[in-house]
Amino acid sequence: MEKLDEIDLKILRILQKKSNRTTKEVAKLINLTASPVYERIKRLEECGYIKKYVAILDKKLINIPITAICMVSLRYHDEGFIDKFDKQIKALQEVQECYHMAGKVDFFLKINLESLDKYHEFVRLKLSKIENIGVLESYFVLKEITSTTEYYI
Amino acid sequence: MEKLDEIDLKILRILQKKSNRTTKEVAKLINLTASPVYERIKRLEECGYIKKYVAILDKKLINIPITAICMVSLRYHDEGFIDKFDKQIKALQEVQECYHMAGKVDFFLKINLESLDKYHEFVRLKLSKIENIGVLESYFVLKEITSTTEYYI
DNA sequence: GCTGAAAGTAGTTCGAC
DNA sequence: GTCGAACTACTTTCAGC
Repeated sequence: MEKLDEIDLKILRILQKKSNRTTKEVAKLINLTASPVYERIKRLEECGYIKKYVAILDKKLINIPITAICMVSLRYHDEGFIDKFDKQIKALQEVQECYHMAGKVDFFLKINLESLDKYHEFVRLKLSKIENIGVLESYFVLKEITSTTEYYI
Repeated sequence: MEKLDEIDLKILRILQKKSNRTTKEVAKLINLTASPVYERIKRLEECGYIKKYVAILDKKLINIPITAICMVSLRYHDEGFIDKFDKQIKALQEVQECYHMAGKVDFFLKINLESLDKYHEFVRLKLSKIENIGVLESYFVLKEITSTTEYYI
């Protein structure tokens, strides 16, 4: 797929805000008929511009009110250790995001949990069991100012 | 709505992984017919358990390869200043996430951009224009280990 | 690359259990 | 609370432009 034209961008902007729209609705929003919109969306999916469609749940209603951000530095930085850390983190389902960083810490983790007690447990039983962790600093979210999956396009 | 039973949880688990499934498909996955699944999903939406449905785009394909994490501390911490900061951050469309934190920094920001140059511009022209910022520390994502919108339920 | 219509399929409603 | 059928609406295809 070559480049996205303005119509493609409009479709992406619409779908990243609300994906459960009918093709008709999207078509109406951009003054087209259903068929070209249908084909463009399909192309955007096939070419990977749209990775997936997901339902966003309400953290608090499903009883996961605590969000912690955790900064981790490794003691040793060989390739093997980093790959190992990578694999072990991926196995922890409480970890919603994990990034390998450039800067004075190696990793950022975002962790969602039921309670502070569970966080204590999580650190004690899971995180600290991962070998080679040097520094571990925890921060807790007091309030979500913004949190979106949208990109500014 | 009272409590979620195991069937509701199963539906939520399915939809937060992939929301563009037909009611039939979901029904098949949990050994039910379409009607009860349809009604449960509708109830989950109405009661707010499902906040919304969104399309997740591929950052790199849409030309937003840079993710920065920015830690901000304010100089003064009166209610007025915090609210003001809140409002000004919400107006910045490059900011995908912003959390008010407990810990030695006040705010975490996740910012998605086209290039490091744009980040420089962003800090110089937008972020630093917000008054009352004391400390501002930037980190860049080298690699995404995991990044999901799912909760572990 | 779009339109509009036709065909196929899924979403949605509802009476029975 | 679920099933299954009937109805409605959307998705999907395609000939014509």
